[in-house]
Amino acid sequence: MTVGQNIHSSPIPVLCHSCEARHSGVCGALDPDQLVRFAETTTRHKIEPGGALIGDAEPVYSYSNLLSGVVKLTKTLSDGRQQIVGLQFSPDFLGRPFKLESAINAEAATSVTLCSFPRAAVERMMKESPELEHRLFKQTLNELDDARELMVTLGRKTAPEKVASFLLMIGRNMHSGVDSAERPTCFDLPLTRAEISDFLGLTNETVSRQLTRLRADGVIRIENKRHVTVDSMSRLEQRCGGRVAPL
Amino acid sequence: MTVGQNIHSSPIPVLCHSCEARHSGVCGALDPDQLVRFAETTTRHKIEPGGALIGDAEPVYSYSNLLSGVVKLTKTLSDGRQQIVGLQFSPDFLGRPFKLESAINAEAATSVTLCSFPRAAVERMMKESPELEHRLFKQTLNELDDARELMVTLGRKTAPEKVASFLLMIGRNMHSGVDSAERPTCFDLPLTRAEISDFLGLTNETVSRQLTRLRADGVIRIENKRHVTVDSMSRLEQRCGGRVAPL
DNA sequence: CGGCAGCTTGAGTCAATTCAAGGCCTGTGG
DNA sequence: CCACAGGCCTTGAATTGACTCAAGCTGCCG
Repeated sequence: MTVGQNIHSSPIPVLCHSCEARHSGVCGALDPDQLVRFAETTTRHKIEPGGALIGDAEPVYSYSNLLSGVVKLTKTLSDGRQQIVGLQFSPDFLGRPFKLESAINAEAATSVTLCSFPRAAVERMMKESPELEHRLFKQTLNELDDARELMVTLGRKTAPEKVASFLLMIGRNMHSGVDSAERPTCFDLPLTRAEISDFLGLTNETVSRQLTRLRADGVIRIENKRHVTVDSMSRLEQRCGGRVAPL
Repeated sequence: MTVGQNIHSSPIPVLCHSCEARHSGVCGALDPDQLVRFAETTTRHKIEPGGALIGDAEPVYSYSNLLSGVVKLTKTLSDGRQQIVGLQFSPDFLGRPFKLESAINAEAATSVTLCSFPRAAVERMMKESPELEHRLFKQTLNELDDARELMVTLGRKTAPEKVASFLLMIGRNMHSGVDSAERPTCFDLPLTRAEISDFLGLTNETVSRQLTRLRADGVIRIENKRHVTVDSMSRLEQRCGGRVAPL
């Protein structure tokens, strides 16, 4: 999976031209000149489901933009119990700045494409461009919000509510058009039942039973185990446990 | 503890001189001149346990340095179920930058002292000093690490493991001297049993039972319901569920 | 074709909850 | 000074939601 023809003269690197993350991801923080220098160090990768992104011996993956696919971040206890502590979608930035040891593992949940860069290049660029650091900061704040939302789900919701909340979250992240609360939404689950259970702190059997129940109740339809259609998102929302009431 | 000795042309504000957060907190990012301007807008507050920090109608609390005490961050479902999604200790910075609506409530768990500043002052200072934003970024990354650690606890640990993990975390955050794994550590619990249960996703009865069990097993001693002594931290650690295995 | 991984479903079990009662402090008012 | 009320905490007994164990289904791949 090599790409990197080094392009020194053109205003904007060819690869970046058509890049999904050119404007929306962290690269949007860079001006053309910075982008050119930065792009010299980047490489594209494709990773199949189950492939490790970090935790293995490949330091080039240290930092990446996620261009497509879903990445799961996991933590594991020594007896094998596992918890998914985050899911990342494009155009998220992958990697933990300012720390060599990541205490989490990152793994491709679906087939994934990355634009990767060496740690040093990112950290140099971050010193140079406060705007880049600013974007990373904002993403981190969003991840923290997501993490805390998931904590409520893990600590205080019932199994039916957990599964409904998961579907709602996935539906919102994988939507490919307008999302009206009343228009049908459909998507492919990026995770297996076992992975969903690691996300929600349940067992795969319980996840399966709850999905069956939602299907029986007419809240969702499922084809081929993975493809889900939600006719009414608001009906699904009702099953997520009462919304948080600020104040 | 001399206050008047090293007076520069831009004297450091008197209040900041003896401030616990002068160097360790976010204020450490500011040079004396910046600090002087910044300090003009700050006010100190003392808040008793149970007092709300945000979520109420007092915008002056929007951002603060936590100088002493413990603050709990909570989320609540509409039927009253509550989850503590974070605990903050001095010299943490309180507040969610770049967002007017915080989806979480912050409340004093113990008696708390704050150094507060208006939102606008912080955001102005942040534009001016990338170092300030950098420190906030780093704290946020640490909070994210903590949040993900807690997710494992919430999703995958048993009640005994949860309570042991909580004690370990508190012990490490409230330690007031050297912490050897084998030397006795003691501290006051900053939370009631009910609050601990909201932190761990349990009921107060279960928390109480597990504390009783740890006491009966000689892992901890408890005086006055709140004061805990851990003779051997490593023994407590053994009850936290296997440590995460990176890779 | 067999083997395997992922998924579903059922039956029985158990950890944590709910419900209930009582003890221990602390502050308050007679 | 004591009596009393209200938090907070502990403990017991009964209940239950999710888990474990087990069996069978499906689709895919060699």
